[in-house]
Amino acid sequence: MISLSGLNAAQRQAAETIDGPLLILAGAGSGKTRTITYRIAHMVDNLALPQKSILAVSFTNKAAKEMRERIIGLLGKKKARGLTMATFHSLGVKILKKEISKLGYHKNFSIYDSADQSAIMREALKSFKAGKQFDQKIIMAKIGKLKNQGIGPDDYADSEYFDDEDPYDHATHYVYDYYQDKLKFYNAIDFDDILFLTVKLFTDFPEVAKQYSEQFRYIMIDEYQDTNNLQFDLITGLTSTHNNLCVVGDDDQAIYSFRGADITNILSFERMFPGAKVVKLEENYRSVSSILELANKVIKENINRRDKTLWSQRKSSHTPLLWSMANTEHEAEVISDEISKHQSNGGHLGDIAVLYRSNTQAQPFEEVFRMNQIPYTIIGGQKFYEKKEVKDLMAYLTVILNPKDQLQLRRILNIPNRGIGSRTLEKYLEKSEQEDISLYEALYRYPDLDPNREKHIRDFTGIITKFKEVFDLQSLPEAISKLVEDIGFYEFIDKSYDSAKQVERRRNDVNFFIESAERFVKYNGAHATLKNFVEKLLLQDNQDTEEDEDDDIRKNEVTMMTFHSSKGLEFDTVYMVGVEEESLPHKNTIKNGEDISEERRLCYVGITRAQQKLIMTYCKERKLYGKDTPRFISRFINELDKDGFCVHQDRTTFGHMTEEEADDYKKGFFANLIDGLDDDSMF
DNA sequence: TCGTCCGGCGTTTTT
DNA sequence: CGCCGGACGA
Repeated sequence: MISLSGLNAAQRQAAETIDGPLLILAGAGSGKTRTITYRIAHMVDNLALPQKSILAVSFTNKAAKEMRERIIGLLGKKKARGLTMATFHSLGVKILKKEISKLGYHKNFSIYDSADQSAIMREALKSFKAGKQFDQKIIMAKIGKLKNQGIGPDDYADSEYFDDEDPYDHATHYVYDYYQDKLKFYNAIDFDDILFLTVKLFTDFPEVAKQYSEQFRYIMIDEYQDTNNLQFDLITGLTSTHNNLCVVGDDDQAIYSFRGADITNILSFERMFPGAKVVKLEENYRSVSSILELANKVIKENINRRDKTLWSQRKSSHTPLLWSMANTEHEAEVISDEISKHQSNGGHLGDIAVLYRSNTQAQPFEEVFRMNQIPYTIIGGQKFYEKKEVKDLMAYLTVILNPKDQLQLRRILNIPNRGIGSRTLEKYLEKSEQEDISLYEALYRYPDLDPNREKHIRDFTGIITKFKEVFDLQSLPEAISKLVEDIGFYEFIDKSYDSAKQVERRRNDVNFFIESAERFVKYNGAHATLKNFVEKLLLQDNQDTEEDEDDDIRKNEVTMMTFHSSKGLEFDTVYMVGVEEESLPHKNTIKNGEDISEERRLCYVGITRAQQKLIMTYCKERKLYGKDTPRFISRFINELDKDGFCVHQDRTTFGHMTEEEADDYKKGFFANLIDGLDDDSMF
């Protein structure tokens, strides 16, 4: 029996409402995960609802994993078995693996990321008359939007989004058609297709939707404010036979509209699901009240929102600070000094985060932190599977699985260089078109198309054939190592980069790739097939490929990341840097005359990450693209009546310090200066 | 086939 | 300022 007495009244009400539509409006730090994990535990343990009938969907594998672990903590492993915790995409893939043949694809489809997408669209645009006049990015964005509306290439011309007068729309139509055709021919689907095709499956085959809906009689959706229209349609399909839908989210933290998230999903939940119950979680267990007061004040400027007021029992003497800095180097130095002070007072660096609007802002901090020997870690940036060498190896694995995948095949045809260049490729592409066979089949059947290249072609197809078998017989990491060796991949890396540092980094990427295969095998045993491995990597499902269990205990490192990446996390001390006009709100949002409320929400997300201390900074001048540009405080802070909410201090002078502090600071400052001179005196 | 040079451009990104 | 993609020449 699970006791719900540890929940507050609102949380408890949310956990006990099981039937019918339910919206849990969970403010930042209000114990959302706690509430939903207790809700599930309650359903299983107290109400004896079958595990198999419960589905919880989140956006990230990390969130899904955390939920699973916490439920196991409540129920134990045995009782938690049979619950489905998925991401939208992993759920889609799971369904498509079983059903995709109904849509005319084969079961071993490849999954394409946005780089692959872009490559095919570029090709499509090239083949379009006067394709040069069009910006591929705009077309790609249009297609992305169409997919998110559930509009396929065939429906486009009749849709409200198609303007017959607009040449761009004609180009888009052509590219969309070409693109989707190619994908099918390659037996590939892109990230959007995972949802698009699942929804199509549900629409074209309502009996399939019915079957899944009957299986999952209780559905929970996390971060509901971030769902897009396709995800909404997917949810509708899954609830086609019942309406036991519980969604959890916070409209004030909706920051992904640029990716197609539609905030109206959460704003009009009751209209979409009549009879819905709404529970607000407003007590915050994270931040001291002064920080929450500032957060509330900032977000109340937005008009179209569900009214909420976060409150906290935690009092503190700290008032959020707003510091003005001279420029980006100064900003980094002052913060670095503060962190050094914290460190020498015995403070833990894992308690500190530096948050910014864009990744480029991390650079000056990196430099200064390195110089002052402050350990740090940067979250975000390039994804592991997006690194070139990893993509190359993944392409090999993909082709071994799905030789129809022309894109991946073309990627590796001449990697490492084996004298099969664009001329030869052209010939084979022509051949494959003539005979209506895949590129791989053309290579395999006609190795002597150009007698000069015959050996190279045979070598290549030989590798693929051989490794189909190798991967069957040997373990995943063994087979990959052998592949790396056989194709001379390390030697290829060595000669591809001049700097030893680059070579080492890339070699390490390859090693890490092999290691992740080892871990994958260790965790998945018999399920550790090549296909599952490639799929997991693509879906960023690193839960057992990356080292685990350091989530609750942070390393002794300062964490740096974007406001976006910080959603859901918390830190004792938060530095929000570059709180400036044209950064937050971002200049493109201002320029386009767009609604800036999402930028304000981003500011709100940043503020609500802080538990004890919040310091916001802005620079009077910032170096942008090599030019010094004057900057001003963000309107989000400047527009407020700041008295009592936030203390404005000018860090370019010592005016904010006591005399003693200023003296200490100057001493340190001049000492640094002299150190600097010593270094420079070498010249 | 492959390497070099030039010009354009520059947010955020859970999959 | 620095990266990436396309053009062009060896």
